[in-house]
Amino acid sequence: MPREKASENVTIRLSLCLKYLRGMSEETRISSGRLAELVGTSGARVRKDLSYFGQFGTPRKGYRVGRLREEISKVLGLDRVWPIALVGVGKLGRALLNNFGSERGSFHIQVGFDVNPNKIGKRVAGVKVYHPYQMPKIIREQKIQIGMIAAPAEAAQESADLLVISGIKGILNFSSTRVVVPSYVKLKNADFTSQLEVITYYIVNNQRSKLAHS
Amino acid sequence: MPREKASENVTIRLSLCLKYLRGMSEETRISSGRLAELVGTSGARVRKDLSYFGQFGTPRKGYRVGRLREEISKVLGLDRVWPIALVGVGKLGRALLNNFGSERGSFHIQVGFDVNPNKIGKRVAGVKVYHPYQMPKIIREQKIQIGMIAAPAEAAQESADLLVISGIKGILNFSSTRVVVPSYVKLKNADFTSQLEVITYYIVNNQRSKLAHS
DNA sequence: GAGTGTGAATGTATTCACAGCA
DNA sequence: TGCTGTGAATACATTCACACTC
Repeated sequence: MPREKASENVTIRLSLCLKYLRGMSEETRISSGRLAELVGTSGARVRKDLSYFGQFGTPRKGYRVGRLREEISKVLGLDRVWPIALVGVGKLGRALLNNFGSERGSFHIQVGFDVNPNKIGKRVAGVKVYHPYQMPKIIREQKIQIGMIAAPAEAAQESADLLVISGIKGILNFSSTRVVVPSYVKLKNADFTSQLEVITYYIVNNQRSKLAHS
Repeated sequence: MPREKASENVTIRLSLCLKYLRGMSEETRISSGRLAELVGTSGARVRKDLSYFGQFGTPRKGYRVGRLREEISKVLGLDRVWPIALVGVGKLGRALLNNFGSERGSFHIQVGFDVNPNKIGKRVAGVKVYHPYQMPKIIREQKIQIGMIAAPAEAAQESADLLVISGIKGILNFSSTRVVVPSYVKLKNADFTSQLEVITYYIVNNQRSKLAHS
């Protein structure tokens, strides 16, 4: 439970720390400085990020890798498997199924939804595809809390609305349109074009980014 | 040319403004407040964002949509087509080809690279696939400035290195690993898992995001 | 002595509020 | 009067620096 509220940036850095910690042996110890080096930030920043959630280190010795891994996992909610609902099983949807279809890691696409009658009732990459009107029922039954929108732009808002009324808590939106959701739903946009536009801006204005990482 | 340096956030908001402006008729005028409403920010923020790059509005009347569209396009470098090199033509790569294979919008995947001998020399979604060792030659010849990494994690750093020595200026990295590049190359990470981890954090700590958008 | 945990200082981004203009 | 453009004020994020612990 955070003492002060931690920003999204904190989350992103911790998630990255975790990624590096996973590649180390349980028993090792690591200092904030060393970890920071891997992640591409400062030791102070790492210590402060962690301090929002507790005191996990021991002076002089650093952090125990195993412990730290556990604690960060708990903070980010990665100490469990999250079933996901995928809306839109086209080319992109299939690529996502490829990534998250099997249950490795904390995320697992559990059902797909698509309006295409050729897909409904079938399995794609092992995942059953339903018509969107079944969303509320299925999502509730299977206690799914996260949705991914991989539908075409025209259908994005509609997909989001359906996910919301199904009781979803978070949405990762891959469509090229922004969608609006109530503030109790956490929304992240993963639109590729927007990300490219940031890159072209930097190229055109040949600014260098402050950090080589990120 | 920015008077002060504008941050990445500015870029992202302008890119979003542009998206909405595209759906309006050239001749219309729009106020910062109205535009802000669509984008999900404040009028003051929009005005300040624009002010980094010039004075495009007229008091009392607002901004001319056509003009504003042009100016933002120029700032973001979207007044041209950017050829892109895709490294890794697997499932994800194909999904990206589907998005950026044809030349609509400002981005167009021009060549693909893959180590799979079955793919080399063939065309996937109309785009020719080469062995990575040909990268420097081809990227230089075709004056490509942006690369996308859709290779598996193990090959991500190697892919980045090759792109860098080929003279690329910006990289969008879809692999699940961070890569390190020199500071004169603009790097954006689009790793799906990281984005999901931010969502789970919010769900677990049921914080609500400040804005419904983003 | 080496490395954590954290208040205080600095730096950056957003918001406020108003002068100036048509 | 309505809306832009922008300095000044505020809020937020990062960095610094040091007291504290093993």
